[in-house]
Amino acid sequence: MPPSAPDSMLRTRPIGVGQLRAFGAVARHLNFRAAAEELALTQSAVTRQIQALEEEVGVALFLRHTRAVELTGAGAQLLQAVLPSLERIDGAVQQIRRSAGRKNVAISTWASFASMWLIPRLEAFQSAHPDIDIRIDASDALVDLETSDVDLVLRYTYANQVPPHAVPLFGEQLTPVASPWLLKNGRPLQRAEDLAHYTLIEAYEPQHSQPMTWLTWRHWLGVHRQKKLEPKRWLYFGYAYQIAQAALAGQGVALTRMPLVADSLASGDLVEVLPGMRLGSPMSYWLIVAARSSARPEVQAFCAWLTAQAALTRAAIGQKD
Amino acid sequence: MPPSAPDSMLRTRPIGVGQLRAFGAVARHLNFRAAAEELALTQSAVTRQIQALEEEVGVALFLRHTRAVELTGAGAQLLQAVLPSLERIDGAVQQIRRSAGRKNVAISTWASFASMWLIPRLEAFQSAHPDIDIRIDASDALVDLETSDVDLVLRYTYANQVPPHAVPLFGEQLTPVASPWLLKNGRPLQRAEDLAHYTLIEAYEPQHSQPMTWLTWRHWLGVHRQKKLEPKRWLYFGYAYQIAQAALAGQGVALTRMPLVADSLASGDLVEVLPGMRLGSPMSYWLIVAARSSARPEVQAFCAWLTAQAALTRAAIGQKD
DNA sequence: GCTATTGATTCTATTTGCGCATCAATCAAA
DNA sequence: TTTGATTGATGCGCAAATAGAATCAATAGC
Repeated sequence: MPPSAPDSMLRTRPIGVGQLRAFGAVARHLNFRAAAEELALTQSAVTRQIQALEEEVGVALFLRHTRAVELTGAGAQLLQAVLPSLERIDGAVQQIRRSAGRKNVAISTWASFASMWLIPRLEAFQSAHPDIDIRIDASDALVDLETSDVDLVLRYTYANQVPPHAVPLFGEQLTPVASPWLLKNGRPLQRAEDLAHYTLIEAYEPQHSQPMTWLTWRHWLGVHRQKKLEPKRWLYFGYAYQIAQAALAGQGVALTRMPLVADSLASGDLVEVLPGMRLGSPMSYWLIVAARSSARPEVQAFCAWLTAQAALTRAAIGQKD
Repeated sequence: MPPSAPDSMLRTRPIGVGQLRAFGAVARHLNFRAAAEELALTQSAVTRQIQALEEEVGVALFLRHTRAVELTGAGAQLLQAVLPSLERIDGAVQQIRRSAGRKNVAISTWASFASMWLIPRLEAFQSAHPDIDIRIDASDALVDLETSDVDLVLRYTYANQVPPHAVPLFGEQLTPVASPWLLKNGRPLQRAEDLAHYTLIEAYEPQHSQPMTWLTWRHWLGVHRQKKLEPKRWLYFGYAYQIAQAALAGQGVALTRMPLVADSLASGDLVEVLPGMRLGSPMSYWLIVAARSSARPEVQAFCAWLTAQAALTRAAIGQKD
């Protein structure tokens, strides 16, 4: 007997997994023998699994006709919960099995940073460490480092809201950029007021709870005494990388975050149109390592590489270390 | 040994029985003894469950420190898949257990029909059959009667696309309606061309793949030789019940489906503004009963009541049986 | 260094799960 | 009608997985 059996309240013993597997197989085949074959068992065993399950649930799950099996309503209801759940668990197990032995690093960040900064640099790390697999979860949801399955998180946050043990990557300045082609074929653009002849591109990022006004053209124009300026046209995008794409395509002048466009500026695909008018931002970029992962050599290697890359970016955009 | 053991390919034996439960409990408590207590087992047993699971997966799931247990990356990964899955399964089982013995009928239909026709009538059925629980899945997605958990489906479809064994409820006519208040205080509305002085309300239902032109004012106006008519204003809504609400509020003249507004017409809350100009529709309303459910008395009772209600609606809107 | 806490281990008893053989029900064809 | 084939249920016995009790090992705190 169990050591402490608090069966005083009706303790619903959890369902056995073997039974669920049998149930899933039978429900899919609607045939006990076929299900048994799939499970590498005998028909007898499957019959008893289903019986036990029905016993525990208290309802018939199948209607057995002489040569046909049919789901009951309860059976259909259970099937809807069981099939995807088992698939998900098996999928997770397989993934763990596959990556067993392989070194790997799982990173959580957000879409724009992944596509504009991280992924373009990743190739170099991959070829330097071909034995390390990298997995990137690019989602805008903040993850909990304790219970999620990522090893490190790249966040974009206020300097005074940084979680403990976070490593700074770089700060942020905002600067207007455009494709050189646009500038060559357009009106002169020497002073802030010249922007009135151009299409201005900016982001609305509704996914953030707090409005981030310093990202807006209106804020930039206000600081540079152009509060009333009306551009030729406004162009809005939901994500930072869409802004950059639009600027690269010559669709207008974008107000961009320097760390994210450092590469395009270095290559000349984009140019700062008013280099003297950069604007600071209260946000900066941070790296946080999960405590459980910080001892693993591959995680350390990746972090070292990442901070080195960050230093390069800082240098490229003129931030001092 | 299993009768046919096709272990030739690497047959990853599915994860074992209590192991997942043990894993979930330990991961939640981060403590083997506490987990054992929750599972009504001894600590010894839990230790072995986890060991067996780690053996099968091939990776350590926990880091055991002297008086602390920590998830590894793989452990966190597995946890993310296991916890919600087990919860979902247990939830389904509990729901089945709860409704065991209770008679119940599960209905799938779409939002507008549920709120405008079904739900207002349901009260009567509930009081006549207090022992029968009704569950309504009001979603616009078509469900598969075989594998879903509903007993009957109410569909709105072309007469020539009706699935076998479907029972007709009623056909459909379209008619302009408005609140009597609006007509009393507005311009006279005797002929189709008088609609030019009113706001016209109609639905755009983008969720349907095929355009349903016969639901539009343009179609109705075309049939009644008013192709060029421009109303005072257009008002669009996404759902049929929003149209009806707007009409009830006196915001304009709505082109509505008679079966859905039969109640409002009967009560006088809405009136047909041009009763002679009803328009037919290629769609009609059908009831389909899941084969597995058709024998249950409560399902039969509900179907009988439903078809009787449909007959009343047919009579109210002047459709012959 | 002592003690309390916690997970791992060993040994034994039990439970569980499975296969085999067979039965019962039913449908199809002779 | 009879006979054979198919399908799920059942009785029985064995083997393996599982649980419990006691004990060991490691370590953090005092």
